[in-house]
Amino acid sequence: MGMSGTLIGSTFSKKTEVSGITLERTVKLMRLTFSRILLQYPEIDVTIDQWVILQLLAQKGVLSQYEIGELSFKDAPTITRMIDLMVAKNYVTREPDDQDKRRFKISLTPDGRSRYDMIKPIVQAFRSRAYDGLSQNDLHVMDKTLHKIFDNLSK
Amino acid sequence: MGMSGTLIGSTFSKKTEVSGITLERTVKLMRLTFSRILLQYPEIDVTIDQWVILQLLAQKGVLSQYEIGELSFKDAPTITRMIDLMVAKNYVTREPDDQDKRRFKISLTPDGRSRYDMIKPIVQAFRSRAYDGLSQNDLHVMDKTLHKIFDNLSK
DNA sequence: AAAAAATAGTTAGTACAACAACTATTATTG
DNA sequence: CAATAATAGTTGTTGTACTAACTATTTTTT
Repeated sequence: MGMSGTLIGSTFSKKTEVSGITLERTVKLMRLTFSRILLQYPEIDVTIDQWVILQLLAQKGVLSQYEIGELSFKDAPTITRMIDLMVAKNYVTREPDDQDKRRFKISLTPDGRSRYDMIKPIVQAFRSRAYDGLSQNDLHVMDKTLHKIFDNLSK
Repeated sequence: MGMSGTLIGSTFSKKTEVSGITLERTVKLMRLTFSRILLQYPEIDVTIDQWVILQLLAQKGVLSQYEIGELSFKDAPTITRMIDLMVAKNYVTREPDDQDKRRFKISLTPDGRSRYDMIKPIVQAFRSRAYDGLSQNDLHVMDKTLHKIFDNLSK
């Protein structure tokens, strides 16, 4: 089976034929490929989305669930359930925030950090593979274009 | 809450800072925006992923579940369950294929086609909004870059 | 300071996504 | 042509995602 689809782009306008399908299927293949790589290390036992959260906590330190959601572009219910899982697996801790009783303070456990350290080089290898043969300029134009689409839809 | 994340790109290499996060979050915002637009028409009652399948059937005619999976880049279990749903809603029919008894022939019902017709202009409007202000060249470079990433990961 | 509004997080429900393991056919090959 | 392999689809389990509706706390407004 393949990757995503025709959903945002298809055969109506020239523009769409050029980019819509390709965009979705590429992101989908990137996710699929990386999560299959992670599956090759069952001792790590972290999904691609859990990896995002480990990475944020490793880089930014203690965060609230709200902040994790903002930074990872995921919504509150998703974060609640992901943190539940990650607490159960002892990758992170969830502690009350005394300054604001609505919030929790989420932080990495030593186990969570060691998984982060294990994954880091795997990500680097994946990235070189994915971006192999691309020029900085190509990536720059793509980035600019994606930002424009993002802005267009943010209003 | 936002869109996706740091999962494929982050703060390691220059390349990643440029494109990884942006790629995922843009696709995520495109999906989110379009599915919210669809939600504004509760009488249509089609999800973004169901739309992909309606579109394939409208354009290609009768397809097997396997073919739908290939064309939409979704795997077999996902297609099974989506077709179950769409049969229940009477958007498509699932008939045995006499030539190959492993297969089913999936086709649009009149109701499915009328939903397709309703959604088509909505998609066009969405697309103009998303791609507003972008040149053909920008879209072409992005497309080329995405294809290269796709190829890199396909091997 | 009381009423109203915003914020942080949870729960429930539905949909999609991936792997694994399975059945039933059809195609291959030995 | 019988054994084997490949194909098409299903079911189970786990994880992610979005809406909606909700509780519990701040914060803002009056």
